[in-house]
Amino acid sequence: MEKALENTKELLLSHQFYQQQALTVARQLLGALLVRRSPAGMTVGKIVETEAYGGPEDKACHAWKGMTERTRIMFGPGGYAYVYFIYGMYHCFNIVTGSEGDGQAVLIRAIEPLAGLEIMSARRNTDKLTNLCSGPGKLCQALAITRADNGVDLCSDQLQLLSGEAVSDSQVIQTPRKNVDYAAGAKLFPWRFIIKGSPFVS
DNA sequence: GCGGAGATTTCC
DNA sequence: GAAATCTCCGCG
Repeated sequence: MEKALENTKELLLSHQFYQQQALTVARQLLGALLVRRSPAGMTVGKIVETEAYGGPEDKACHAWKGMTERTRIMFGPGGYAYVYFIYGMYHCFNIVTGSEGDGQAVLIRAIEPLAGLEIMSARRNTDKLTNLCSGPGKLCQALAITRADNGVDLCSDQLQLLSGEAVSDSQVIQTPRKNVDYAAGAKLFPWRFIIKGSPFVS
């Protein structure tokens, strides 16, 4: 794995890619590789579950009420990390998409662990592969993503995404997003994308 | 300032 | 099914 990731420049997803609409990016990110480099070592996973957030109709989006200090990064151009703290104990990792001023993002909900498994296991305190990164809070813990990563450029070394094997439409399931019941009309938007049959989804 | 609620996870 | 636990945000 480490060897395969030595020369990845041409696989690195560009700022131009992230500046598409959140829905498009959420679908396209399925199968992409999330690469995390930290002092403890490199951890890598394949994205198997995403959710799109954004637009004037989407009450579930943090940016819906306008820009605040927390959501400031969401209103910048796509290609940067938006990390927030939730329920007093967990972090969620998002990818800012669209153009400056849009206020949209894609939540990474689950990845399939591919490299750095020992590091992830130690951070998560479990050996069970399907429990390492099968949820937004879990994968942040496994990859040691915290608010210190808010605003990080996704073309930088510490955190980046590489295009992976193409995922065809027949392998993709779309469903409503999780835990957004409070969001009136937006709660039924089918903006959650899953790789069909993956045991690593949340 | 205060209080409510949240893109969750875990354990009883 | 509820607790853990803390920041953000709206209201005054």
